[in-house]
Amino acid sequence: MELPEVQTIVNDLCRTIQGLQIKHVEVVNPQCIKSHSKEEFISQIQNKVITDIQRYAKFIVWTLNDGQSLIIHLRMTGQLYYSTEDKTAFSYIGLILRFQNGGILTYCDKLRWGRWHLLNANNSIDNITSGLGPDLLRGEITESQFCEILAKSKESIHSFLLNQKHLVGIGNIYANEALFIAKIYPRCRACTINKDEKKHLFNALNKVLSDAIKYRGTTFSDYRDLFGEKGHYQQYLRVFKRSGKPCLNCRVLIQRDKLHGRSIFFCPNCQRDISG
DNA sequence: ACAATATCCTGCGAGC
DNA sequence: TGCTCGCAGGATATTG
Repeated sequence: MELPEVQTIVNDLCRTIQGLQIKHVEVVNPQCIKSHSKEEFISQIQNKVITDIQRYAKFIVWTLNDGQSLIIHLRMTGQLYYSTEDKTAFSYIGLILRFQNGGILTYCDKLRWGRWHLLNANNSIDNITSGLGPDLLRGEITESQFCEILAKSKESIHSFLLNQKHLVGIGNIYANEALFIAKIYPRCRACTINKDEKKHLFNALNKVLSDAIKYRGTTFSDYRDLFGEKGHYQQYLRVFKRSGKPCLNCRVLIQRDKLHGRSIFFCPNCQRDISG
């Protein structure tokens, strides 16, 4: 789950549960709460009102009316469902929140990698998000700043984009897609990319992320929006999971390879390895 | 500074 | 058919 999927969920959460009071909390799997015991967590958030909901990087941040912040990271397979019907039959339930209007928020997570943290008013959000880079879609980095940080890094451009210290929100899907649009070979060192390619990549990242939000994210297996619906961006993907299929530009077959333990997808013709 | 690896988990599909 | 293996959109810690 990457920035567009998290943003889609946050947008829907704002429309459905912002301003509501949490009337009942059921912790099915205490493992998902990292900051408190099950009992502490329940007593801390019960009867609180959710006054604000934001996205920071890939984190979902709720502000409660007592000044505490509830921070949720969905990682790979975390899901939030809002409904007025009981969803206790769902698999892999982590916790269930019931609101004063009858709404129910059910959190499920197949891999149990997702995390919930509760921070009190004295504990800054920075405790969780420290060391994270700027957010492209919030306008926190300009094109020239982007070019500067690329010039300083010897990392491969693919792992640079996935590294949340440099830039937040990009995951493997959108890294591969943006590199294809910008015609950059994923193994290129960031510092070897020329000015035009860097500008092209900056624009491609912005385009891919904002298009993916427009289509409510990409669903390959587990991602669902707040109402259980799949995203639609998977039908617009250019290279990701298209290995063996023809490149949309030149018909040469898309190649799949492994880099730092992650899959890379690229066109060997359009994305040439210029470094040799 | 960067690469490689392990780890938290489970289900699914490919290939034998 | 039934098994084993590798794979998955993320983040972090450790070791080299």
